[in-house]
Amino acid sequence: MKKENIEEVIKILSETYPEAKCALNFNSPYELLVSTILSAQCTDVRVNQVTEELYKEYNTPEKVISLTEEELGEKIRSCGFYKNKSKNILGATRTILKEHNGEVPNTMEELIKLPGVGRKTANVVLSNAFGVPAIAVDTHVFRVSNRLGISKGNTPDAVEKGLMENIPRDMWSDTHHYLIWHGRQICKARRPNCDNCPVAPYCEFFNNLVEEKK
DNA sequence: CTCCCGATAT
DNA sequence: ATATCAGGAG
Repeated sequence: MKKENIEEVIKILSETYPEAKCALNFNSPYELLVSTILSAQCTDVRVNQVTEELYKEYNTPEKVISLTEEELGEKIRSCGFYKNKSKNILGATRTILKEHNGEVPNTMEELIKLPGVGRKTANVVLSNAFGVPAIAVDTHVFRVSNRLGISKGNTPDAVEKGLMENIPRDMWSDTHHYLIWHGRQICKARRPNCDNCPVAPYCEFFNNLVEEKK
């Protein structure tokens, strides 16, 4: 898609979803890190439900590290992948305590060294906890970017690279949230609601549908 | 590429 | 019944 059209798409999405922001509830970088690890293949609603209870007692590295893998796993069970997530949260917490003086690191390089933390999770933490411009490519951003044609790629890394090239740095974090909101409300995985999509005129996916019907 | 995995929408 | 949900590791 042409750069001027990409800017127009972002403008329309910003007007459509002015309230778009991080959907995960957190009160510290550490809470956001844990919530984001939990959010893999799980709805943010479920994560918030689990963490509201979890963070009452266990909201710091020092407190979480007192739990066994089985104990933590049981508390986060309903988020799915609970054995991996429990092991990763405890592993990441251990590293934060040993190597980072109990503070969540604020660089991509250090974040992705933590177990269970890849580029997507690292970008969420950088953007929402530390105010660093970043575009986390999750399932929604990946799907919506490819459909619209604002950044096409076979992997999240490729889509992230394209988005960073096509979007002004100071719009990265906001755009990331617009794309997620749009993916949830209109450009859904199963039955995208193109009839009510404000950016359909610019969308490659929609325009291809129109072509096929001719 | 496969595996991890429970909850919900369709 | 099955696809999908703020992915990451082996």
